[in-house]
Order: sequence, then C-alpha cells, then structure tokens
Amino acid sequence: MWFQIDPRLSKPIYLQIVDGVKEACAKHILNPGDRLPSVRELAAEMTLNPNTVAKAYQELERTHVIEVIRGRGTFVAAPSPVPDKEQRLAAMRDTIKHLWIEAQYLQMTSHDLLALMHATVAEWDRERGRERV
Amino acid sequence: MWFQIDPRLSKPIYLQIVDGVKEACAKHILNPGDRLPSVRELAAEMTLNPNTVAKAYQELERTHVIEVIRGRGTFVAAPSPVPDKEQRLAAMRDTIKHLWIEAQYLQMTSHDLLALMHATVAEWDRERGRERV
DNA sequence: CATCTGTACTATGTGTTATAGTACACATAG
DNA sequence: CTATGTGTACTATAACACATAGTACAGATG
Repeated sequence: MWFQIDPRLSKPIYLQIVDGVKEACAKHILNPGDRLPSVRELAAEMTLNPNTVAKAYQELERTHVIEVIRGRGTFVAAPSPVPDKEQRLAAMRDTIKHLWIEAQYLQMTSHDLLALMHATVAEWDRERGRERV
Repeated sequence: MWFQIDPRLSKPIYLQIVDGVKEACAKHILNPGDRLPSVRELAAEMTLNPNTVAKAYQELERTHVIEVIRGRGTFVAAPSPVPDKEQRLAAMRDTIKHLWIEAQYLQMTSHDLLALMHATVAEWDRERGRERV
C-alpha cells in the first residue's frame, strides 16, 4: 500500500488513513480517477475493522479528496475549487505560528527556521517529482 | 491573563494552557524568573478545575518551560540546552510536510507556500518585538 | 500555628476511538 | 433473475482521554 498505519501512535487510525491518502495524492502516487481499495479489502489487508476504514473514507469524501459511487467504489477526485479556503489558510498561519514558537525553544533564529522550511519544502518537491506518472 | 481558553475547541483545555504559556514566553510577555499564578488562582480566574491547571503545569515542567518549587510556586525557567533536539526537529519537518500537502490542496505552489511562511514569520517577529520588555 | 504552594488520590460523567456483528440499498457480472 | 461486491447505517461493547469534584498530604512562609 502507499502508506502504513501504526496503532501505537496516539493519532487515531482513521486519521492516519486520511493523511496517508492525502499524502499519496499530493505526491501523485494516486491520481484523479484512480480507484481505492474497498472498505473491506483495506480493512483485511491492514487487519482493521471495516468501520474504521469507512470512517476514514467518509472524512475523505467530506473534504472532497475522494468521490464515492454507491455500489462501484471510491475514486480519487479531480481538483476542485475549495469552499473554506480562508479558514484553511488561517489554520496554516496558526501552524506556522506554532513552528515559530517551537523554533524559539530550539534556540533557532527566524532565519534558521526559514532555512529549514526552504530545505524541507524542496525535499518534498523532489519527492513529488520522482513519483510522478 | 496573557492567554485565553475556549472549552468549545476540540483541543484539550490543559493543552491550551500549555500552548498559551509557551507562546507568552516566546513573545517575552513572560520572562525567566517570572512567577505564574498558583494552580488555584488560575483555576478560579478561568473557572476551571485546579486539577486541569495542575496537569498543564506538570506538562510545562516536564518540557522545562517552567520550574516548580514546592510550597513556593511555579516560575518561568531559564533557557537551557534541549535534550531531545533531534526528535523535535523531526517533528517540525513533519509539520512542514503537512503544510506542503495542505498547500497542494489549496492550489498553492511551493513558492506561494514559502511566501506565506516568510510573511507569517515576519509578522510574529514584529509581535515579539512589540511585547519585549 | 495558619496559610499558602504543588501534588496525590478516588470517584464520576462525558466524548472519542476502535472493535464486532447485522442489515440495507445500489451496481455489476453471470 | 441470482450472486457478488460496493458504501452505508445501526446497535452494542470495551478502552481510553478529558474534565470535574472532593479530600488529603508535604513543603515553604510569615
């Protein structure tokens, strides 16, 4: 599979699935139209309860990452305009604030923090390029 | 107080206190040696249970943000070398990865993302400067 | 001694997570 | 048509985290 879950982590399993799928989509390991494993298939493969996988799929559909067709399966959705763009941008700013605070405690300057951001983003851009179809 | 809590948020109250104190320290609203309100004082002021505040203080002491002196009170700790620096750096990289993925879904380029980071960090640097003692 | 500190402990209620099992509506292949 | 595979809905259970309430203890201070 394009991701793996760890039941020992505090992060809920269904959110690990959600993030795993979103990451695979962002890296173009999964592309629009691709079919995801069925709820029962994925549950069997990862020895999880089908309900847990279903919960993840419902969250992914709610956020328009995947599309569900009754009786057919779930598919990666095509990119579409985002309705709650402002809220999500605000959440990103808040996350960056947390990074800024954490950097202080690691005795990093703002320059150090921005350098880390540059390097990490560049790394993930390369990752995406390598996996692209 | 230098922060406020919202019981309606999904984030646990004790973690809201933890982050509030850390933010106040990062912005130098609180400085090393400053005394924090007692468990009972803060609980009364924010209409919380003293146990909740105590849990926050214990987490803050565990991460060396504050120092506790039995019978005297809690005080902002002086900056000290960080033991688990590697883990915390790795966690920051993971957070940046999440930002990168979220940016994709908001149809932002990596350049857009880095610009947002620059702007947000600069904003918080200004915030810190204004509050400095 | 009286009063303030943080801490420890039990108990209760609530909400989330994950599991198990059953059942239903829809789509498709034979 | 039947059989099978989709997602979904529902009940029930167990485990855990969170928050509250109340009591009690050890250390520091005036």
